[in-house]
Amino acid sequence: MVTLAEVAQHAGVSASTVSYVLSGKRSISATTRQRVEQSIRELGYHPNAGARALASSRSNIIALMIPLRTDMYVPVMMEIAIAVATTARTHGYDVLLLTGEEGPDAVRRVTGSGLADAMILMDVQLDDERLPLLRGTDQPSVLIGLPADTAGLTCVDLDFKATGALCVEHLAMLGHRDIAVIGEAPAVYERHTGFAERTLDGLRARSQELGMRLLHRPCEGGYDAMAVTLARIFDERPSTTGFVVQNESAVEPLLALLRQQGRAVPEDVSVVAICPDQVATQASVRLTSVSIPAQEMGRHAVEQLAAKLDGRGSDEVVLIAPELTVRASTGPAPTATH
Amino acid sequence: MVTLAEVAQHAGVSASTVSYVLSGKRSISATTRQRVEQSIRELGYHPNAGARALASSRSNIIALMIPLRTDMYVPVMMEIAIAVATTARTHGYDVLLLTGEEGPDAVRRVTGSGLADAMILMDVQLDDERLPLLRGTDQPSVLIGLPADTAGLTCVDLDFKATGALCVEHLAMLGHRDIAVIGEAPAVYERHTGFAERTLDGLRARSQELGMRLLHRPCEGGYDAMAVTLARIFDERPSTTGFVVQNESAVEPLLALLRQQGRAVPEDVSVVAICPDQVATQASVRLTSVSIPAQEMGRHAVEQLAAKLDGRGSDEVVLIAPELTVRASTGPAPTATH
DNA sequence: AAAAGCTGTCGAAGCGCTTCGACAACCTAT
DNA sequence: ATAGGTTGTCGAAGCGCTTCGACAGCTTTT
Repeated sequence: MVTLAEVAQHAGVSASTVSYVLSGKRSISATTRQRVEQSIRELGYHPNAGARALASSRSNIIALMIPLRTDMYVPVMMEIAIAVATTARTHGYDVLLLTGEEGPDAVRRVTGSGLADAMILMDVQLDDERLPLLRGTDQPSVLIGLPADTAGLTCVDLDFKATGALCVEHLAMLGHRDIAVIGEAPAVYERHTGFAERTLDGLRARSQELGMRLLHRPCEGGYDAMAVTLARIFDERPSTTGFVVQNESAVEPLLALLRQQGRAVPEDVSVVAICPDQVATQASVRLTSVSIPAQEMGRHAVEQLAAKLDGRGSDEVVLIAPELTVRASTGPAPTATH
Repeated sequence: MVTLAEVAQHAGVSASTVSYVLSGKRSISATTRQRVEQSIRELGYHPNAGARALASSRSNIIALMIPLRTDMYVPVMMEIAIAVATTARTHGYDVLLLTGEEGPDAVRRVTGSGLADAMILMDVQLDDERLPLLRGTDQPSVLIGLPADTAGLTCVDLDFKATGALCVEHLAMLGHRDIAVIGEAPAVYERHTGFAERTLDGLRARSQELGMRLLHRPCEGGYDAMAVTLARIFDERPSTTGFVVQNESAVEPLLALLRQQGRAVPEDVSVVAICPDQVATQASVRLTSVSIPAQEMGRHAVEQLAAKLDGRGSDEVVLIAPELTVRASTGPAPTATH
């Protein structure tokens, strides 16, 4: 393995000079710089990560905690992870992948060992056990998601409340009055994962304001669960003409069942989905949807951290404004047409 | 930040003694050990990762290179990544997430900088540019996937050739004679990603042996692409009664289109999928499938590496035997029933 | 012409840990 | 009782880097 000292010798300068060429923290004459860079290239030198971390107290690593369970939003998680990794590289950081498995201990371990300079947490519960630890350390962190109390924290998330409102507004504008919400699996609500409840808040508040009737049913993914849920909905409120779906794995079952029951989309019922664009465009009906900007969230989180690590940036909550794209799954409410 | 020296002082021993308590590399009396462990707990000590890496030339980190593109097998990638991360932790390793973006440079960077002790590579091309680099370093690595030349490499993968054969056998046993393969997107074949071609090899070889006729059509995911592909297949070979699907995002479109055309599954046509179990059980028809053992591959890869890093283990190719689970999408060929 | 200020480079200290050799203290075999 | 082992602990060196202070050699100011 090539060391700094070897590069220095090869270039005929001292070790510190090479270090300053690398870091740019002191001015170096053009000729010396070139000579050093040449030596670096010729010898194929890569600075040793451990030594660097030890000497500078900076690992240039960002830790990313992803949820262990894969009961929801797998493609979203993946997209975020990839966006985080690629964005981090452009800022000179690598990404350490931690699963939720260790729980709060992972936070202790990472901050205590100096393994990473900063952390990104996903799958944040409203009252997450990791939050006190984050508040008690001076290591920067960003949450993707929104806990109940955001004081002293930096968060990035889609504005799910506005998302809920937006879905309702779109359906209202089309004349729908009775709408049903196919929610996430019950477990997601029990866990108090913020986004599900916030969406529901938005849906409820706006539908009330607009004088609409709303039915909310959590739903596991898959056909059987969906069949039961759908039957119940039409049983309780046969006049339902609008659906909002917030569960990727319920989308296709819902469409198939509606089709099977002879209810045409969008002529008889309209469906709005809250899902990544990819799902919306690949479904059997091209879905009107509010997209989940996974990449943007991941990128934003890293940029916040990079700013904080540079001494810039501060704590703030960034809620990304939802955007609804009209596709082929929504249309005027049937009663509104005559 | 608490240091080894502070722990040593607190426990009234030397730094090296604390180090040996931690590593277990020399015998320590029970009383001393307990005193040290007590101090560690009281002070909340975590060894500094950088210092440890520098002194021991071991980072206790495994690098995982995942593909940047998300055009296939997203849930599989995710499952592998999670399995790798959790298994790594049980062996005392953390996982560094690298995307394919950097290409071969990532390998150079990681091995050169001592960032990681070992690497796991996914999305391996038949003639991958990273392979020469891996062969030229003494850093252990494992490929998830199979390149053309495996000399000097350790690989883990599903035995896709046997998988292809198994699918054909199952359909043959049910009396099907004309079968169609809905393959991965054309780009996957062009990239020469081994698994797709190996599956095809297995399908072709076994169907020839069994005197069956086989049609192979690559297919992008989604409804439109599937509609075109399916039309072409029934056009060219109307007698087709068996399908093998190797593209998750083609599964649901295929089923929907068949249903729409009045072809009952499994009465008129049978469908065998090659996909994770989760997809097979959540589809609109419970699919007979060969599962992709993502977790097992991830776990196995880490265990191979852990063994190598312990000086045990050696280069070998492990092909996991496919298992076909019969569900509700396959049945006797229609002509075979009378 | 002296003082003051830059610029570019160097030497040395030290980051927190692992690990090697040394050695005291004890135990066992002769 | 002595030589030869064990066992448990310590001190010191050193891993490869960053960074601070020093300073030589300039240029600019007074």
